[in-house]
Amino acid sequence: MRERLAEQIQLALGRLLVAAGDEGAVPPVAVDSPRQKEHGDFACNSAMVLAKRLKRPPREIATALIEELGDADGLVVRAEVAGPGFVNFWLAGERWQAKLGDLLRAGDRFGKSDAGKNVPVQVEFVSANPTGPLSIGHGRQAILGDCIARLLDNAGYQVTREYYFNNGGRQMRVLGNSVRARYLERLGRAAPPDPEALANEEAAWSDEIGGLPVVFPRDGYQGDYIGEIAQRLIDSDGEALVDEPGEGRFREAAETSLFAEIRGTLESIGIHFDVFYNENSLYDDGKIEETLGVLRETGRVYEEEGAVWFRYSDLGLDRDRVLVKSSGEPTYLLPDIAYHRVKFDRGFATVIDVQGADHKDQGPFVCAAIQALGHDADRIEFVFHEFVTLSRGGKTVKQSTRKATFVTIDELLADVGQDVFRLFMVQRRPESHLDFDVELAEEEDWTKNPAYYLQYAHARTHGIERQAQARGIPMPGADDVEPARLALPEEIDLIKKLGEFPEVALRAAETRAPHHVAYYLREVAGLWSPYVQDKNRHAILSDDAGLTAARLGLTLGVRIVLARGLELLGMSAPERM
RNA sequence: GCCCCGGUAGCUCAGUUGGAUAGAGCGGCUGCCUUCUAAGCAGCGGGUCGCAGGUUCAAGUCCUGCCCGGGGCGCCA
Repeated sequence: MRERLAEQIQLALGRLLVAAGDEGAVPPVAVDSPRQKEHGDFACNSAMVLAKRLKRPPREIATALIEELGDADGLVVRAEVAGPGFVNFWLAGERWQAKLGDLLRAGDRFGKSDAGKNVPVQVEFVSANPTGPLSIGHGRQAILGDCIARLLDNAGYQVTREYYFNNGGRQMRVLGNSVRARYLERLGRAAPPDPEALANEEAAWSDEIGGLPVVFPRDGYQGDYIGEIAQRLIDSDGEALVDEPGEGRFREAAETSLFAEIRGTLESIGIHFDVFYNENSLYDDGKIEETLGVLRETGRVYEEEGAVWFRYSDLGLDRDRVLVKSSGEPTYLLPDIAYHRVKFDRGFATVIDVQGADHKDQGPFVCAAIQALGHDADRIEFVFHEFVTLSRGGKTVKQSTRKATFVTIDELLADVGQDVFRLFMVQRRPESHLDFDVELAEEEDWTKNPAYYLQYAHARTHGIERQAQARGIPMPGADDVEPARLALPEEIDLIKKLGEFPEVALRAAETRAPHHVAYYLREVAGLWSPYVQDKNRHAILSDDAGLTAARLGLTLGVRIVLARGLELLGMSAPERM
């Protein structure tokens, strides 16, 4: 409807320009929805845009535009000049009411789009190495990435959800050594380090306590889960691993256990990956070597102090970076570049990397290298999200990664449930800090808990259907609904709001911003719940069969939109609560 | 020191890519209502949109500088 009006305005403006002897191009017409109802259904600012060019006052141009436009091919019932030179348009109520029919006929396809033309897109997210349980920060990323994937899928893209991980490297060795230390400690072969030495980097570290060696690494993983993994090794292998030479066996045990835990956690919040991509495979395939080779061909690779560097300072970045350490081991940067080459080779038109704010600095280095290799780095997109803090009753819950006192997804999920967790994690835009109010999340009153508010609004549509069934009233099909019967202002408002769903979903996909959907659903539920509540003024089930069918049609429309919106957020849409 | 992201109602946050009188939820206050399973409805109060300049017919939105909070600036990932 917006587009059709914009076309008509464009044509009218063209005629006005020609009449004024101006042969230039007609500027793009912006037709937006005013915030205030009194400003009509749509508003256009073209008169103000053209004021300077035509050397006439905007209000005068606006008047001429209304004259020229007429009823815009039957679309407009009323138009007036307002404010500094806006033209406000009112559409006939039937125009809006008719949208309900479209909605009902589309059913659960309503809001789906083919804008993506089936183009393959990859969304990479979480990508945590198996060194510990997933934190709530990972939780935000998991939900954000999954919702972006859902939105893109809804918009007609061919989406691959991918998790990139590394089970080699220094961190994993530290992990293995941490488990090994706990194993030996529990068998009385080693002493745990002095807690103060662990807490304070400056404190003296003793390598021996009470005649036993201290083998725990200084930068080791301190979480309780390390001890639990060690205990399971004791249960299965006894003391057989005491003289195990390296940390390998311990590392493998930790990796297996932690990955199982991570997958379980992801499962519990409804997230499924299409691909788990192991960084090691880039070594096995020779992609690391190959990438280093092509990087050398750019002439920007040099050696210094035994390390291999890439000259980023020539590419507008503030420093050069090491690709291969003097130990001969690549830094994470080289595999990262190789990985992104592979992403393109695999045919993705666009790759979206969802990452935490602590990685913000790294994106440009990957992109610059990819660009230097002749790829189009614009096809790499980053969605960075800020950190999550937990609060309870307005007080922040303290967390520290180092001391392993951070709250895990599993712990939080024990209290709040998947649907609430998901909604709270996508309610904010990614670049905003997220304050997770545990008290509100635990609130069971549906009117207060935002997640239940949405879900109950949906459940109510089923409640009404159950009531209708009890009275022997059939649910109407799309063609049984006479939208003209829905003439109350609150009904028109509701239909208008329902009609916005497709553009909201599409815009959220394009901007990679699922929070728009959350806000939109709140608006729909915020119109619907009071409407249902006020049964005195407009009971849905009445003696008037035609009116009842129309209002049941509206009920079904609300159900479709709420269900589809909740689906985009990965939340369930219960039929009763 | 440099780079990135925030700063909007008491609190947590939206703000349709520059539009009109800046919104929502929670909390506070007043009145009505007693449910198509559920305390909902109407209203009130609440704001120098961090500060100062600039661009524009029009700035919460764009540009510059500063202040505050968070993150980053490793041969860690």
